[in-house]
Amino acid sequence: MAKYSASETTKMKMINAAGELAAEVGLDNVSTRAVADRSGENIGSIHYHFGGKDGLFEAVVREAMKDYMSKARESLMADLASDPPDREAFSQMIRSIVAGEIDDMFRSGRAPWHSQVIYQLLQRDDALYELFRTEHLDPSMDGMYRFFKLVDPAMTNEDAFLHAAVMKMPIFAHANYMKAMLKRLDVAAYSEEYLQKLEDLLVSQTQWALGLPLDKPA
Amino acid sequence: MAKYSASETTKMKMINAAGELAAEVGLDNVSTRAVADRSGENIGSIHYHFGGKDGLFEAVVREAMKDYMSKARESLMADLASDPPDREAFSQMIRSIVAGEIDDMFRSGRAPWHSQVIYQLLQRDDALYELFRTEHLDPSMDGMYRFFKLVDPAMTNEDAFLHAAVMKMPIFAHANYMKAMLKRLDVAAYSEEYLQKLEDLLVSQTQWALGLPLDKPA
DNA sequence: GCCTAATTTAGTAAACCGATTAAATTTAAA
DNA sequence: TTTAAATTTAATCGGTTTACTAAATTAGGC
Repeated sequence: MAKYSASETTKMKMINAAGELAAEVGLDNVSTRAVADRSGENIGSIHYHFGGKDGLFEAVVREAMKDYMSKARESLMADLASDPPDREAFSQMIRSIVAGEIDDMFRSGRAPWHSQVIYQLLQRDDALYELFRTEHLDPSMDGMYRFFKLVDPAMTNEDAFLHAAVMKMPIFAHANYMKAMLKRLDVAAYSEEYLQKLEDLLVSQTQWALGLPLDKPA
Repeated sequence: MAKYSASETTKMKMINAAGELAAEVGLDNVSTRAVADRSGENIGSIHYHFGGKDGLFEAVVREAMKDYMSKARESLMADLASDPPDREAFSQMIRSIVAGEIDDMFRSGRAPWHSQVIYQLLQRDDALYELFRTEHLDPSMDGMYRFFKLVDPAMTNEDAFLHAAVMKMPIFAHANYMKAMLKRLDVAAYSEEYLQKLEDLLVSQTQWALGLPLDKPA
């Protein structure tokens, strides 16, 4: 019954290959053969280790969600803020959320396919989407709602959703459409200066829109 | 040589069916059979009218771009602004761009697959992407660059790209991830009030970020 | 009725699919 | 070093789906 350590790396090679392919051609267009080819492993191993194609892609989604910490971050924000509703602290938390999101996306060393697969899930309506929704999306959005309602108790869920979307979507788009955007900017990767400008713009706009003090001189 | 009027409607039925399917399952996952089934037309007609699958999907992309007027709108903005650089007018143009984009996406009666197909193109790197880039993306972005540089002559291309992305991406995301976002909001469609709030938030944030006067009382 | 554009039908060959199996190999413990 | 379990490999099964074509048929303008 003892597990051999080599099998873990085999599984990870197949998960990464499947994730890369899913990011390239779409989750539905990935065949077990293609995964075997890219990973350098054998087709049979997919069924041996994951029970089949479905099991493999569930593992792919779990891997993509694993290091994606915004859920924890936002819950923490809401909890931290529960004691003293300090306007300056709210501003700082906005920056922390935005900077953390940008870190996750572009500076964490995470494989690009992680985010690209996750955003594919948003357009689905199946077991994989449900997995993502219950394990990540719902908790993350609930955290955002609680946070925004602390900042402005008059805010409805719809308002909170709107502010969250406007604040975060540009980051997601920079990840999801990275290839086209880098080509448009004519660079190989977003420069650190660009990412900093993105962060500053999103943070200051959000702080302003919420009537919070700016945490940096405009 | 007389064209039967029926053939035009046949072509449009197939283009719409192909576009819908592409929005649902991805451009690469659409088979000629599925297009024939959904359109109620025949497989052979695809090759008769479009020369084959590639020709059909080029027609699909051209159809999706056809009513998408932001290119013209933004060029117009830049031209209009060339005479008197009036700060109030700039603010008004920001609103016009944002409102026009939201109109295009959600109030124009355009088929939803138009925008959903276009954003798939951004993740590609083939002839269809090049078609979209040269015919739409490049002219649109050039118009945005010119406009932002009129507002602030010190702005670099990178700055202009950043502001354009932060201003427009939330709109795109609302269209591209509509299914998941509507489910999250628990509504069947974005309400007119929600769209208005989205417009106001994006417009006022952008005006503020560019140091322009707000065109509505905050 | 003629001519041609438009459509339908029936098919083809090829590629690909997920899954399975049994044999070969590797690994870790005894 | 032996042994048994864990893992990997190669080959293949039984289907499905693919884009495309050629021939037969229908429909419309003259």
